[in-house]
Amino acid sequence: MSETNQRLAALFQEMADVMQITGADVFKVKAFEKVSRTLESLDRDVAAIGPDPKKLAELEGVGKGSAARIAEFLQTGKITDHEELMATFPPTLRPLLKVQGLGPKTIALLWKECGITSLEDLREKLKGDELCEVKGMGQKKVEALRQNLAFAETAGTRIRIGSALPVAQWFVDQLRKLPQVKDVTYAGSLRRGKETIGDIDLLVAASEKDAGTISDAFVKLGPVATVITKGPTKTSIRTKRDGEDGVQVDLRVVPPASYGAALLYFTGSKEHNIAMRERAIKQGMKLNEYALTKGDKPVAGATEQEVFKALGLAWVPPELREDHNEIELAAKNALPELIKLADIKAELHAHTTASDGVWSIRDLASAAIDRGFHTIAVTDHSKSQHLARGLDEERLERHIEDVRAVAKELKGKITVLAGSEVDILVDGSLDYSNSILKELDIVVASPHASLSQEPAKATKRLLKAINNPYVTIMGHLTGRLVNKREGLHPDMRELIAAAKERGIAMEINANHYRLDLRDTHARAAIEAGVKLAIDTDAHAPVDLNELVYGVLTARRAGARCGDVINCMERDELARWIKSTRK
DNA sequence: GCCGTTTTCGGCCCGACTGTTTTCAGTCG
Repeated sequence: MSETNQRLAALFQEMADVMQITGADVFKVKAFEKVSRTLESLDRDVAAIGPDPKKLAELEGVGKGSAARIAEFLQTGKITDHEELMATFPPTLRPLLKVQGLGPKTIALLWKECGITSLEDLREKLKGDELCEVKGMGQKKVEALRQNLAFAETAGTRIRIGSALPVAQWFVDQLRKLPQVKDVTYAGSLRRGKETIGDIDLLVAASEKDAGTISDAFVKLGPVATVITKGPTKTSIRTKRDGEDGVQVDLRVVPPASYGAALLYFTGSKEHNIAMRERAIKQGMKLNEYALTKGDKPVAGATEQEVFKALGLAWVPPELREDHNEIELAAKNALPELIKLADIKAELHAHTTASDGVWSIRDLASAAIDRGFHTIAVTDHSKSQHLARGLDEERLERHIEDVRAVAKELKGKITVLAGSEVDILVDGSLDYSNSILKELDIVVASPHASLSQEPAKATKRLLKAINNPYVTIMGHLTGRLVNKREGLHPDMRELIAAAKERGIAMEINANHYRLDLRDTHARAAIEAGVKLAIDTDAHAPVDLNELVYGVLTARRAGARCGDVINCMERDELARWIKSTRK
């Protein structure tokens, strides 16, 4: 996301938060939140649109008022409304919204009645019992606040999909063992394949009378640390903290006849759900988590498919449910046939003991054969990666010979390509000369250092790499690490245009710490007609399992098989690689 | 504040759970 988009999105979100607490019209608050979300998911720099209110108002959810505010920001670097709003508001009050159970109404109350203006004030006041005296606050609420405050202060951000998925799968497996459970799955942002997950949503189909038994069994499972809420059909827990990965898990139990409607509802996104409900209303029906109904007559509910069908829509894959344009496409039966894990037939970015991997060329190739791949590229690090034991020219020459030897041995079983993950140096030149790169079958060019470079420099640097005639794939383009490192913020449009011109591919690095390109970048690449590569960057056998996260990200970007070079048949891929060298 | 296949004004998704209430407000997803 561009820095301007990010700053503007933050300003609008801040205004929305403050207005909530000061008691503004809820719909006005929602409108500001919508503008913030639009800016956040925008695939281009809003500054590039310019300070023309007419053009800005074409953005989703942006009307006259917000367009004028964005234009003001683009010209002056500030928004007058924002400054005025903040002038009367303690800046330390907003973080209270992060405390579970504390909403705008209660925060306003604590502020006005008790003079609380920060988390520190709240913590102090919670030491005694005086808050119980405030209207609407009782002993239980105060106790809940004490617990949730402690959690809000230590809890990290959203957890990475690679941490969440195994936990969710474990709970699903346990619940499936219960005889009362007819069906069970995870839903939420995890099912949509988002790179980070706020909480894990589980959905169970069971008869109404068994709901209590299932909830009871759920809260007794080993990893459960705290029960947040527990009703007959809805239960929330937090798991024990394993490092930073204590996570909230919500369980809903619905009758089998409602399973599809509930799955739809709990998969979200919220925006997709709202759009679906609005569509139902327009067709004279009502949609909730129990069913699609006309009057009081149920129309659909047991499966997602029948709900979509009754609304005149094709089934929308969860990864696309972001209220982007998927409902429009589903209405025209024009949704893309998304890539599947089983479509991947080649791994084009992997490391061996030659640099920082833990397995030999042969073991890597065997693992690729076991996966049913027809091609594997050996791409160890280049010389600047000292810590990763990057290969200097001399070692690379010998390494190429080793790869060729294995390739010869395995001929007929798998194609083994001699490649390199060559460093993109700070100025955009590559870590090997072209005369060396020419020797290789495939070249993945990636940035590893100077990852906080300013955007203009980063763009120039990456452009130079793209335009090297021997580069086949641009690897983990921004160098970001999810929840850990921002990485580069280059002008993605410019890079995508250059990659298109060159005819090379851009990588979705499937490692769940990277997922780089991210979904929005990958979508922009596909829309521009640039081919994607989905690779695991495997250093060890277990890393090949990361492929699922890369495929989920590609699906979120709307990728079909034809957009991804790893789906090509052996000969087609070989021809394509050749075509990148002109 | 935003928006339009009933509308340029009058709507804006819908339900579960909790706590402090005597019928509901606040919060969450």
